[in-house]
Amino acid sequence: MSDLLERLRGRGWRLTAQRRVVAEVLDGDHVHYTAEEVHALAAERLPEISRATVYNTLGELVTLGEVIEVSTDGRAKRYDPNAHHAHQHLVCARCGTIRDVHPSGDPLADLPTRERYGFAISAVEVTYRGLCPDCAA
Amino acid sequence: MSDLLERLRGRGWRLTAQRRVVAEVLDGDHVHYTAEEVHALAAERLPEISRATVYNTLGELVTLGEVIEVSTDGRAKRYDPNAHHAHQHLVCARCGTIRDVHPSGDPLADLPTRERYGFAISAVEVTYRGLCPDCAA
DNA sequence: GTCATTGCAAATGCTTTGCAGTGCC
DNA sequence: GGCACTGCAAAGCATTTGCAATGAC
Repeated sequence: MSDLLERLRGRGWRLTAQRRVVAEVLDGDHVHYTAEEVHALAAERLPEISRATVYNTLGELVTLGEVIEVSTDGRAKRYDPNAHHAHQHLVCARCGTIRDVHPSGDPLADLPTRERYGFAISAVEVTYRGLCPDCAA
Repeated sequence: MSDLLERLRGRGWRLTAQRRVVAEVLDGDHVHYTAEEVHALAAERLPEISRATVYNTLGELVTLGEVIEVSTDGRAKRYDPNAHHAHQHLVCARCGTIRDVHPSGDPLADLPTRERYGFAISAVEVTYRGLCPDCAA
């Protein structure tokens, strides 16, 4: 919780009310909010916070590696605070909800060297798409 | 090639010059163009084609399952004409190039039922991110 | 006190939409 | 000839940017 704020302060972050509120919103539940949703939740605590600041702060958190940016559809990006544990995503095709899952295998193992075309691979993302229980009904 | 046009005609598609040109652009190389790029290439052959029509046509091709929509970053979506063969993507983090790869295993096998949280999974996308040989240099 | 950070509002990039005209079937 | 399809221009989101005011250090 304040682990996150500690780490950020340690990296020379100037700690403002806006940044703290954004960090707190992300640090709460492990949901995957859009920038708009983060702004709305942040504004509940700090009504004057601007969208631009939310975008700036989210961008910094991504750069610092504290948060992962997920673009599962062509719509708004979502921000995943669970950056420190390898995991993959289950995405609902209807409502866009994202859920973290922890599969067993290493997806990189399925890609033989000759299929890598000289790329230096640094990350693998796996997205399972389907309908969540609510939308399937 | 005209396989695609055949199939579309068979599904009751009204075949216009615009649609044919868009289909031809996608049917050529197995690159992954943005809507803007498709429009530019289509306009080389049919100068008056409008962006709206390109978007409409791409949307229809996606709905019909002939083309896959890929959003690898938060920027423009790309359209992948290689919809009939299961494959995955190698994405360059620097230049955005996408390359098709063909996995050995079934990624769905790695996700045990208890990790599916009641989702009815219909597709799995795997994206390998890294630097392509050109950008690594 | 300095300078990073904020807020506003306007700008941008991508995509969709409304509607009159066009042309495929 | 009917009605699906097109083009244009305008609207719609999500996001970024410029710049003056603010406030953390």
